Amino acid sequence: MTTDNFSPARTRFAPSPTGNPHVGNIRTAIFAFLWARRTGGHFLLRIEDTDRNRLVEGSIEYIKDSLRWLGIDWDEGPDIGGPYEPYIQSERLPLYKEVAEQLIKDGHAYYCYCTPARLEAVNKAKQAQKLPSGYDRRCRTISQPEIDEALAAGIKPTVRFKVPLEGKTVVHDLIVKTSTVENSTIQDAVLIKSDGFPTYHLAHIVDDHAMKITHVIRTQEWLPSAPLHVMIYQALGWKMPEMVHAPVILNPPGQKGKLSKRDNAVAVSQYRELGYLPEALLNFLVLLGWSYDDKTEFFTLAELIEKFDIARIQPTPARFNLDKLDWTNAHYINHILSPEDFARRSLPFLGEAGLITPAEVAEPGEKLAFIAAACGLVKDKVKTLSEIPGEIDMLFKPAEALEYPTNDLIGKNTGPVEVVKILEAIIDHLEKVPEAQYQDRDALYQGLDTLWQPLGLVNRGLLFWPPRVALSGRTKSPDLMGMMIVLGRAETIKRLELARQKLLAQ
RNA sequence: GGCGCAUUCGUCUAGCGGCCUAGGACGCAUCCCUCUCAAGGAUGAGAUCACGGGUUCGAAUCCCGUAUGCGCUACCA
Repeated sequence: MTTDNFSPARTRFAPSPTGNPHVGNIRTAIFAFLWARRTGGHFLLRIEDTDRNRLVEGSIEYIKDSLRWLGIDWDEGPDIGGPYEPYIQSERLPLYKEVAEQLIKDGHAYYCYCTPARLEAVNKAKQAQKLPSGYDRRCRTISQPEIDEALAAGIKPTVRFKVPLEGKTVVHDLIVKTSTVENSTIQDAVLIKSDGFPTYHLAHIVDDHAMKITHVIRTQEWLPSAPLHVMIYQALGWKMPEMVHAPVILNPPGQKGKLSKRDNAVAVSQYRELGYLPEALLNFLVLLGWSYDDKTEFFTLAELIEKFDIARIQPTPARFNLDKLDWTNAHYINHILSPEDFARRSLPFLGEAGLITPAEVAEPGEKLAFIAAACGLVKDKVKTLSEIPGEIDMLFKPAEALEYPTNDLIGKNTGPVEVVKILEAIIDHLEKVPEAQYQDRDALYQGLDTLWQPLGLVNRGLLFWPPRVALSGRTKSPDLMGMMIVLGRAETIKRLELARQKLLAQ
């Protein structure tokens, strides 16, 4: 519980449905969500589907899945409704039209009959003269005969905002310091496109006002158009919400520009598939551009809700650092996740690798104990869930499937003859060990540990090396005793015997 | 090109005029632990606080300029 008396904020995440959400956008959504929760307010999801050309089927589900996976829920939205529904812009067209007409009536907007071809020509001419590009505002003074002609030619007009030609506009922002812009540098932006759909500039203002949004939290990409938005609010006589322009996320060190999918995973779903935990991704993302103090690195969602503060968001863009994400994820896996939780979350990855069946992924049943034991062997070493199968696949495969160079069995030992003796001693020992001792990792270790000195080895490492390779087929493997227990005594002895045969056959 | 924003170790950051000979974290190096690999523990290298001017008794902290980075410059968001 927080004792601060912030007034309840209404924030929103308003993505356009153009595919799988990008971690940059999602981080902004996280900020908005946390601020709403911190202040005891509301967080809404609104779909901004005004660009009919960029719609991607299924996007709304992708967006909701990404948010839900991260543990972010919303109080109002397209699926659950709310007091200001609908929450999909394409279903709110009359509202935008009404506001646009009001602006025209009040002299703050006008119809524009210019064709795309003409706009392009104007821009090219301006650029050739090294002037700032942009619309020449021709239709502000277009004559009636010209209008009639355009209409007769079948031109569907757009509606443009009539930017004041003089003066300055000031944008106040909670992250970036106040910025001031000469009105003359701002374009007469299109408010309603010729297809009748509004642009972002109009639609988000109409909706934020209608939905009583108190904090417009978005990325700094919007900062240059914020003065335009301020002017539209002024023309409408509406109260401005607080502006919060969060920094963008940059590519990893060495790569220029903002985080791009050219060389990096950018979708939340990709990180899920790569084996990152939602709580780790969230923790990492929130710390990219925000900090609580000079030392806290790990936060639960509840702690974030308690401690998040917009005022502590950095104004500077941060680079996406995969090493730090890996470290964060590893910490969650190694130290925060319970063994049961770890095993449960590993199921899809084991299934993907073909180590268990799809049916077992859904319901492992009796096999769960084995899976949990196997996964438990690598819980403290794995950085991502997707690494698990590659670390423990030998425990799922039959002994005969292990393939490894015979020489690996020897390691630092003096030669095959000596290693055969080691394997025989271990087999002999394991055959006699009482079951209770076999099942007890420490007892099993202590028993085996008595073997190396009688064999004349200079250290215990020489004793443990051959069985490691024999059981795993690798020189790097999970804990030896752990593997023995998971495999069971019979399978263990079988693998040791196979290794012995391999050496003898050499 | 124009407009805007930003600028503390390679990276993420603490710092809001004296506590800073700048603290923490990732990464890196060395050592310890040790049945391999990890994890863990310890230590270390690494930032003249982008640069140049001011303001002030005093500046990483305030102001100005330059440089650099980032963003925008669509009937996309």
